[in-house]
Amino acid sequence: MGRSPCCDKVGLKKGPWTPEEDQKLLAYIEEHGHGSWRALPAKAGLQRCGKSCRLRWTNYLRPDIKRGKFTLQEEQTIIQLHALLGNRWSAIATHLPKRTDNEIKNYWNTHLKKRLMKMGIDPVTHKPKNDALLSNDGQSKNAANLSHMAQWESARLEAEARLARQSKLRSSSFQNSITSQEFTAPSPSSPLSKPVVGPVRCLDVLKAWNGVWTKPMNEESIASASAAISVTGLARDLESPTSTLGYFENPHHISTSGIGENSTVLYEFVGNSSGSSEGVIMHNEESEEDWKGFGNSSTGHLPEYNKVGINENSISFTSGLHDLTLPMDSTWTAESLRSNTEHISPGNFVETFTDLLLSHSGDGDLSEGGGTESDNGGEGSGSGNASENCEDNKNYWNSIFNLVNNPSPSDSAMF
DNA sequence: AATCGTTACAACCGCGAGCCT
DNA sequence: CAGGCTCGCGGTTGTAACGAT
Repeated sequence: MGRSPCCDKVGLKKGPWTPEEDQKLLAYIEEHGHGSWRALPAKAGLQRCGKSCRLRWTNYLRPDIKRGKFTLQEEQTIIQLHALLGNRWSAIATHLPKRTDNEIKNYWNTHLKKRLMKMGIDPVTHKPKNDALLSNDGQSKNAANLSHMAQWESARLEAEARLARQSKLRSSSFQNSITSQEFTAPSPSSPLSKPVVGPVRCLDVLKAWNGVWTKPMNEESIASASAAISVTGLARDLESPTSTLGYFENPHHISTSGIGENSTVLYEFVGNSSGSSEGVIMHNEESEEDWKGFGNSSTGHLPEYNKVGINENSISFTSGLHDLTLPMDSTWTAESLRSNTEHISPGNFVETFTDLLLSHSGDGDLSEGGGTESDNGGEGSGSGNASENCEDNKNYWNSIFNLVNNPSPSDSAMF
């Protein structure tokens, strides 16, 4: 609602921080935590507004910030996440440990964006610029679906952030009991203050994108009364957000259990042990409110995959926009997924998603150096225009990642 | 050495969401 | 429920550092 006066107040200093100011701010937060940012400057003896103090702390003084050059892997992650999430720097930052959203934003604007533009790629759409001339064919549909995926992931991140805040609130009393010398005093919503318990989590779509199919599906798990499925193939035990190596070794299985200590978004099958189930609800382990809120997210038009049906022979995902039916084989293999999604319209979200997954199932060198341009031979070679469009799409993304990963002398001329 | 242009990054600004009273 | 307050986010600006001429 109303805006705070903040820096409008006269007599408050602006501009670069001096070492003395930094020291004051550090000393105060070390001892008391930041508490109310608005009240902090007066207490700390600073002639700054609270907002300025918060920014200085979160973007510069916080001890858990990694500074310096971005690694190739970080760059790749930023590009991929930006393709999925757009300018949602805070969301991107949650997947880059010890990097601030501001730093990532700056790095994007000064480095990565320019690189993409020099490569003839629109940094906004992540598509070749001349691609804009294409009509409403499969590619544009794929792009739309990609955006769709992004919206899903965005919504999930929002829910995670909310969950983190709630967890933070719940644990605040516990934290207060900890010695005041503890040098954390994090902002409740600062990326690094989020409950990073255990391995840093990877963006689900990103993982899946890189070919993460983690766990064979079996009837037992499906038929269980409360089986939960992570639609995006979430792998909870991944060490690094961008560590995809190794998952390519087993690229042909879809994850059926996204349940982990930090998992937040689950599809829960409320069926009986016979395996028959209808009207399965989307379920969030925290509360359904988060899901309900998705429809009101900033993007405003999230899909509603609100039905998952199961019977003995198949499992189906249904939304207002997309439908997918998969056989209830012992496993969902790349082959079965492909064959069972071919009948779906080219604009189908899941097909695109699957295609992306499958397209990388054989070239697991995307995330690490040494990769070669994938020709997606063998089972990846589909037929028809839709397949060609998908192929172009894959090649485009591969080219981005390979260029970023392998800035060979010839490539570097483009940068 | 001086000037100008470019780059990189810290910091600011304004908006909107959510919380509190 | 309404309105005020706080905070976080994303866009933008300011400026120091660097490089080219």
